[in-house]
Amino acid sequence: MATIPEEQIQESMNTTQRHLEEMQLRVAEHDVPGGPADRELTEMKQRQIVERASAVLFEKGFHGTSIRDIAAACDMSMGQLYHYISSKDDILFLMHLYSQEQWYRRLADAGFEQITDPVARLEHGVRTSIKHISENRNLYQFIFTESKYMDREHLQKALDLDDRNVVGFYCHQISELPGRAGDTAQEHMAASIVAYLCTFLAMRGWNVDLHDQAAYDAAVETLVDFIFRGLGVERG
Amino acid sequence: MATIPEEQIQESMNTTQRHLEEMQLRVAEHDVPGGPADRELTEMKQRQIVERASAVLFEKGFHGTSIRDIAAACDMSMGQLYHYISSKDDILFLMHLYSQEQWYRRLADAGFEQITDPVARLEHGVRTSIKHISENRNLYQFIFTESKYMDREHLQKALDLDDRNVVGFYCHQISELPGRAGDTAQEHMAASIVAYLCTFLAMRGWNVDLHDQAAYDAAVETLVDFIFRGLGVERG
Amino acid sequence: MATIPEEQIQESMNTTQRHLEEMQLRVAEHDVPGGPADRELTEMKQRQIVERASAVLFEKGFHGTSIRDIAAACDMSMGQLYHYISSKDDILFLMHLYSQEQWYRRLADAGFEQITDPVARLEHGVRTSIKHISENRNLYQFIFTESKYMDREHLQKALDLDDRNVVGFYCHQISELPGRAGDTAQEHMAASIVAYLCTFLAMRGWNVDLHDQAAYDAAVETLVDFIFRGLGVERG
Amino acid sequence: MATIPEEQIQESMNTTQRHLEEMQLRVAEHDVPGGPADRELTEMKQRQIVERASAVLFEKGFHGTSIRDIAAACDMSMGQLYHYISSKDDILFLMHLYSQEQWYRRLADAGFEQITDPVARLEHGVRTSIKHISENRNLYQFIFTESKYMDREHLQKALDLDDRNVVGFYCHQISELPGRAGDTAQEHMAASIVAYLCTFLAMRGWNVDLHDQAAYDAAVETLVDFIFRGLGVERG
DNA sequence: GATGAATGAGGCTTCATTCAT
DNA sequence: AATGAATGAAGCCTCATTCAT
Repeated sequence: MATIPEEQIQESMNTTQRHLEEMQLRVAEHDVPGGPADRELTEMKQRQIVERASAVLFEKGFHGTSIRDIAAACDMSMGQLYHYISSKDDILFLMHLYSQEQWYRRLADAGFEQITDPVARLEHGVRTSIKHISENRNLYQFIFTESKYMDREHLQKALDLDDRNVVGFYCHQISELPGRAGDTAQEHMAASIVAYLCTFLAMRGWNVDLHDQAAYDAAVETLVDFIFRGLGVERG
Repeated sequence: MATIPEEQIQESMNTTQRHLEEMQLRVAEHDVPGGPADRELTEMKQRQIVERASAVLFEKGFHGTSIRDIAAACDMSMGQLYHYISSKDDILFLMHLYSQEQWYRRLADAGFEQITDPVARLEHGVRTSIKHISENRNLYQFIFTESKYMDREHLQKALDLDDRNVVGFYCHQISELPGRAGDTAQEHMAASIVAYLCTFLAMRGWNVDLHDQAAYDAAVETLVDFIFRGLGVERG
Repeated sequence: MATIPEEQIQESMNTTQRHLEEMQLRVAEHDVPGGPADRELTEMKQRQIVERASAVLFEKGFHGTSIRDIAAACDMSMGQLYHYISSKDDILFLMHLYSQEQWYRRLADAGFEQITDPVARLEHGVRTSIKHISENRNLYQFIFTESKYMDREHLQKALDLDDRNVVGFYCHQISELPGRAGDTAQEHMAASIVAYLCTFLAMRGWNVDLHDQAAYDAAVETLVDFIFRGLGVERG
Repeated sequence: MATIPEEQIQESMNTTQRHLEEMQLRVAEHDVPGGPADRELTEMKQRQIVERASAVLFEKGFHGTSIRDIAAACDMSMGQLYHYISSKDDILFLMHLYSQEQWYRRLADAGFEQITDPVARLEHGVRTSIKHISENRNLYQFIFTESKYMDREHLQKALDLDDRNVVGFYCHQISELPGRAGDTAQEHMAASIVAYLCTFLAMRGWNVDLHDQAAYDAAVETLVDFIFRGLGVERG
């Protein structure tokens, strides 16, 4: 049986690392005022905004939350808030970036890159994703439902990021599965389906009680099984 | 090979018919306080509102569309509009009802009830659903992303309807597949996943050009394959 | 001690009778459409409107009650309603007339005209008025608080009626008290004060529980005592 | 003749002072959600609103006056207005507070606390009140007729304030009259009647020409006489 | 005659963003 | 630099009255 050469794993790690950096870069790119010295501060404040505003945003929705609400949740004055964002819309975009960053970090923390078997690695990635997304269902529901209200430019950026990072991630893993013919279009679609299914519990899991550990675990297993059967991949 | 007894088919048809009637009933049930006494007129006008307001709602989103926009799109005065709805929220709910009704009608029109083989019938249902939903992607994107802004009561109703009608439909079909163990929870989750995947092209199919028939057809096939493999069902 | 000559009593009765007739006349005067044959019907319908609309008007206030509400309360179509009134304002005026008519009828029913002693007669009138007004506090609160929204013309009419009928009534009774000097201005003001105090329980009687008969009776006595002491009239 | 001990007078002054402070406190307490942080500014602006909006409110009535009218009368934008009130209803409540504050200030300015004889003090209070209320008849008519449109909570507060401050004031004065038996319920009702009669000229004084000083003075005297006779109190 | 659907101005309120202090 | 008061257009919704059916 074919082993994954060292360099390929390395490349994968690099990929993850690169993605994270890119994203941070983009957060930084997105900043508004001040000289380049402020970049770090801006980034930190933006992260703070996203983290502190989340609760109220999830509860009231983007349109139900006013800038006042957000400023209050962030313990900032409105003026200060506007130093780090240029419009309310920006917050949507920052939430996007944040969610991807969190997801990637979760994968990295879960040590998925140390797994050499591609099937096991994909399974690990999928299971981690499902858990991460369902544990942060509020965030993902928010992003799913509110993204469309970003302005054209930000939306395009967000979709691109999503396609490149998330779908790209699954794509990459799938392409490394043994016995793949290498039909890029097919693989891309498969990856996209997998990404979609990873959000299932978060988006449609009304019936699953997240606090009933057994039911939750079973649901995750059912979903993972479905995905692998759907992909036509035999697990060990 | 097992044949489906005539009565079961008949029952299935009745089920569909019943669902349609129930839904129509529900549209009518959705009365407006102080509104018109004539149910038929109300129903007709509500349908008109949904159909004519769709375009602008899809384009601008629910929050981006004002009541004035909607009234204009419906060729109604704002006053008239409010004879047939009791709040902007109602439109969200009507869109829900409308989408389910349309979906059911599409299935019925596609003659899915005349198919006796349960596997073939499910496949037909799934394929028809995928097509219907991707052809009406705007509607489904709208519903997916805006539902959460319904008030508590309407939202609950909508979710119930969805669970009963849509998930219930797949549940019923899946339970009739040969060799099913009959684990209700599992079947319900499987049905829910299938329902979710049927919306994939509409929600995530940015890459598929709907106007490229070949690519579109291929995407549908890929999706159907994924679903049946995922369910672990062999097709003839 | 001076006895009231028969003719004077007769005159008083006539006065009452005349007042009632005038008021009815005015209600009739106020009608809107139709020939003189409809007068009776109109009057009857107007009375019906006032009586049936009272509950909702008292509950929601004049501005909080829509014509729809009123029509519904009257079991009339809006079109029918507008056959008997010419505007929402009319209802205010009709309520005024109605309240005066009711009050007068109550006095008449209580047989106040059969009392020959002027002090006893006044006391009877005052006590009956206090009771009547506090029993119909909703109506009187309504009139007190909403009258000002009548248009100029109706308001003037209503005030005139009130001054002529209600204040006039007390004026007349007071002028017949023994030992009155006959200062018309003084008497008019005294009458006006008495009329005002008769509404006290209805307007300010928050502390009196109408359902506690003892407390209520005591309050009435206190008020009657205050009035007679205020007038400087010794009761037998 | 009984002299009022020095300390009691002092206490009375303190009482008045305390009432005023409490009321001012209450105006300040009446915060607006999302409104300004600066209490002093809020108080100042609220006072400004009440004072400037009065004219148009008295002329058109509360329901006849739009928020736009009020904003215009206050030389404020609608937005600014809503920084200092949280609803149109608030204005009603503020008018209440304002009227009580003004009334108390008038009493204080008139030096009523320096009078040691309880009868003379009450007379002074009553006469001052009557004058104050009839000079500000528009305000009191407004409050009397529009209060009922306050929401439940504000209405309760307003009634409580009225009972505590205004009726309480007369209650206190009456209880100090010589030869009072000390029946609390009776005294409370007497005080309530006195309070009611003090509004007589404002509410029912259509016949008195405020600009005819002699007629006006005579009316005040008649009223004061009536009140004291009604109370059964001999004046020196 | 009787009905109640239709009108549309106008009601109250909110809020992203700016800018004087 | 930092604040939060101020703007005012635009949001959703109501309703007295009319008039086609």
